[in-house]
Amino acid sequence: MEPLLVFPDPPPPELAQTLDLSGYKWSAAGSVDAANRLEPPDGWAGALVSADQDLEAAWAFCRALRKRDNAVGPLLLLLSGAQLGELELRDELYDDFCLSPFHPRELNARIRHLLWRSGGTTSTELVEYGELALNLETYQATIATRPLDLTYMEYELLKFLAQHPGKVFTREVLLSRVWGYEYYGGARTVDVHIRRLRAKLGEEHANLIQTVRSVGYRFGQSRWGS
Amino acid sequence: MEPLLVFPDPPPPELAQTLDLSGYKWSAAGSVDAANRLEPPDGWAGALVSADQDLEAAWAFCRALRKRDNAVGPLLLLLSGAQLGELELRDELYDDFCLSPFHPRELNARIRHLLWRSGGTTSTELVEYGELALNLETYQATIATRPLDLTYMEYELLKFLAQHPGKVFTREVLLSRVWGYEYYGGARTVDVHIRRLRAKLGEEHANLIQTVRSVGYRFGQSRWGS
DNA sequence: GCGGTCGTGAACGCTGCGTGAACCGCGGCA
DNA sequence: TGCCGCGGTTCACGCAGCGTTCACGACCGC
Repeated sequence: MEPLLVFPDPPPPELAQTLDLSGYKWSAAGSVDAANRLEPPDGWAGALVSADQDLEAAWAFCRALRKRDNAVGPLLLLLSGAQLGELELRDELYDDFCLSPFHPRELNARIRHLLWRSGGTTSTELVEYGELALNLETYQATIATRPLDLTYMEYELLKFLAQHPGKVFTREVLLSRVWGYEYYGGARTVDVHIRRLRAKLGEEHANLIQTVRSVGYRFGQSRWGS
Repeated sequence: MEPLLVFPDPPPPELAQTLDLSGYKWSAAGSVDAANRLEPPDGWAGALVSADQDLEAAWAFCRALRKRDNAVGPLLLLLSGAQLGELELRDELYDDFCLSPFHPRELNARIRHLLWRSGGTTSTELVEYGELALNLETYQATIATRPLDLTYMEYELLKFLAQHPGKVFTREVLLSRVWGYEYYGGARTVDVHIRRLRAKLGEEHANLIQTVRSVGYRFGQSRWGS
């Protein structure tokens, strides 16, 4: 069994104790660099991120893990009840969460369930919408079976939009959630990437990305029709 | 949004209350037969199974749901801490679980996360009044299933009015609440937007916005009748 | 009939977005 | 080490759409 990746370093003592008592192998890392250095040949079985002490650092760590080349499989988040509201709009950053202080058996059950589920689903993760398909593992994109040659930022932007079809995002939200929370730059940067995406999607599918004037951009149609 | 399936019938009062407060549509069923009979055309969005009262009955219900022809998507299990050990070897019967008694926000977060992962469509924020519907996430509006093509200011104004049906607002209040507190402009600007809204609503629904002479405008019917 | 209020049509001016192009940091390569 | 291409960012320009304003006329209440 591959070991679990635990954040931060050192982790909360009750977390370490519970993992040891349950017989899990694990390594703690305080940064993604450390996680890369410590990574075993077969990769991590999953990640446990404790947000009790520093919520923003935990989010940054999750985001970085999700953006890695070989993404860590399931990601379990530990947080206090007071942080529950912060889960809003972060659904893509974690697979499951557990309230802290936790019942050891609950944590154990959640870890076991996550590992079981990840073992069963080895299928490649796809994001599909109409004739568009994004392969999250190979970083390839196709539109109507025609391959799209996207740059990194174009791919990330399109992926984020396609994962939330119909929803409108302001430029500021896109900058913070695609580029990163610490990013500070002109909002018009988004426009340029949208333009290039539309160009590469081709005239036929350029309308997949719609402009909502004075608000932002929206991907695809809502279920209410055009 | 399709409704949630809840077991048993009647469900625990705190569960029903939490679902109602969060705005979820749901139906309770005490058996799979009942669930089949109550099933909406588009199927269930997911299932909530409370195991507090009868664990074996809950397992049987889960198993039956998983064996159905069109399997119910995500399945959330509610159980007490004393039942944690019973989760062993039942991983295939549920997608997530929540300890009872639960924190309403935790249950809410788990439901939202399950629905997001299964369909990608979170519980959309809607403003509805009669045949009018506003989707706050997609910035789209429909009247009697016909899409309305509204500009930004028209949308904001209609949203504000529809959020307070029956209430009369003066032009000054509308300017400060919709346009912004620091806005300083002619009050007749409101009139023009009201006119355009009425035109786009169509002759049939133009009376949704009523003029209260010497006072302002009101959306929808007053509780005092015409 | 008069003053006040609101609907209507149209015109003006600004804002927001698309577009083309330049800039700049970075990595590959000779 | 210097050159070159690529990708991300920024800027300036222009246009269309949208918000705002005004004038006029209809309507209503006192």
